[in-house]
Amino acid sequence: MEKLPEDPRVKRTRALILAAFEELVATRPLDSITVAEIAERATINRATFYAHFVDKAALLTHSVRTRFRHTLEPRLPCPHAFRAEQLPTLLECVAAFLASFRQGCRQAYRESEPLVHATVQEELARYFESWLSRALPAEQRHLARLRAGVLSWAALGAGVNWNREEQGLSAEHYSASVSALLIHGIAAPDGSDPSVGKLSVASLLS
Amino acid sequence: MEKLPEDPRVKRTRALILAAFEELVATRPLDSITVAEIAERATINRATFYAHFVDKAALLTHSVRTRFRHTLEPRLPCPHAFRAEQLPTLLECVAAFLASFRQGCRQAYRESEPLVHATVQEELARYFESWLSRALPAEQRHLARLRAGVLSWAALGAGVNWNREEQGLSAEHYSASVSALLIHGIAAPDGSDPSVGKLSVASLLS
DNA sequence: CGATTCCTGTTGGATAAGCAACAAAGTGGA
DNA sequence: TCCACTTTGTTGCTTATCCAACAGGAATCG
Repeated sequence: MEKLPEDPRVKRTRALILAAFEELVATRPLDSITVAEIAERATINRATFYAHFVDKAALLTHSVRTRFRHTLEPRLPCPHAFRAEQLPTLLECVAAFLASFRQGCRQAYRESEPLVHATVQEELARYFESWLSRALPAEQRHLARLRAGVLSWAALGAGVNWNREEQGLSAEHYSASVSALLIHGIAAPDGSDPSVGKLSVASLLS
Repeated sequence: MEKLPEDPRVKRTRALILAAFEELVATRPLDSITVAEIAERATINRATFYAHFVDKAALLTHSVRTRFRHTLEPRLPCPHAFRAEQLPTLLECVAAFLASFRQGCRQAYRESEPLVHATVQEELARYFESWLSRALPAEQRHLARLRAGVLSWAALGAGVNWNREEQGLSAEHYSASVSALLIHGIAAPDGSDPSVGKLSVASLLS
């Protein structure tokens, strides 16, 4: 899905752009930052910027994706080795990441919220799909896609909500109850409406 | 004497090489460091190194010159504005620089001592000549060269000696007495041999 | 409304950096 | 001594970056 750069010049240039962007975005609202500024701070030419990113939004997306991966990496295995018991950990990562992003760029958050959410959701979908299609035959990949899509939106939404609730719920309670809901469905014993029946998501998990 | 780089790629590459070199030289003996190592740490190609420096010694020279200039800069004006009263300050800078260099690269110091001294002396000569030829007509520049040569060697030698004496003399006493010697010559009242007469260096200073 | 200014993307030609391969000169061990 | 190995510089060709210039869009001001 994304080709990693082999040429050292490319690696260096991207790293410089990314670092410059994250320094700037930490202190200033996003759309007061110009491409020329990013290029200048990165000590690269403005034209070179466009050789790597189609625009500022693409750079933001790349930044978010990179940081989110770095958030998951130390606490979770690669998706093929993921297990359902680790769902609470993943949910806490999502919530923590969203919170830290909000901290990092106060003023930038409002305007870029949708883009950030979309990026996190895509990243979660990739992760879930890679996990769920581990043992599936090729002709059933669409099932994994569907389930990964649902799970990714649910996980993202839960994280967003938890951040909006001003942490009325502890992170442990939050992650435990959301993952219980995802795993056992709304028909589980502690679900609020048992009349729904056996429509549990548990069958998703191999 | 040295053309400063206008192309940002050149500036960046030189800065990377310089930083990599100084990191390495701070922890390891100089001749155990290969050009390939420097290039690798600087994330540049080995061939690119040779496009900027003829060899490792040239890099060491450049490093010393840069650091020495950075030592003088905050404490002394540009050479045209230099005044004889600032000679003690300059002497202290020399001594301090030699001391810090000795600190920075313990094992590297022995082998590279002559090269370091030569570089500092050349830098001092440049500074003194620029100062002394401030108001001289063009046909008398050779006088400034001669005097700058003498003064630069004297200042360097004093700094080296002070470092070897294990600081038996305080920096203030050292710089004051050496600059008094340079300004008033060995025939001055507190000189050890008044019989030399009026061969003072005071006439050097406009 | 037009004029001005700033930012965005894009392009063509110049130049620095990357790379692989080479010869030559050490270096150390069998 | 010979041999294998490393490091040093060098070279021709490829590729990424630089730069100046441009057209278009958006905001500001008279």
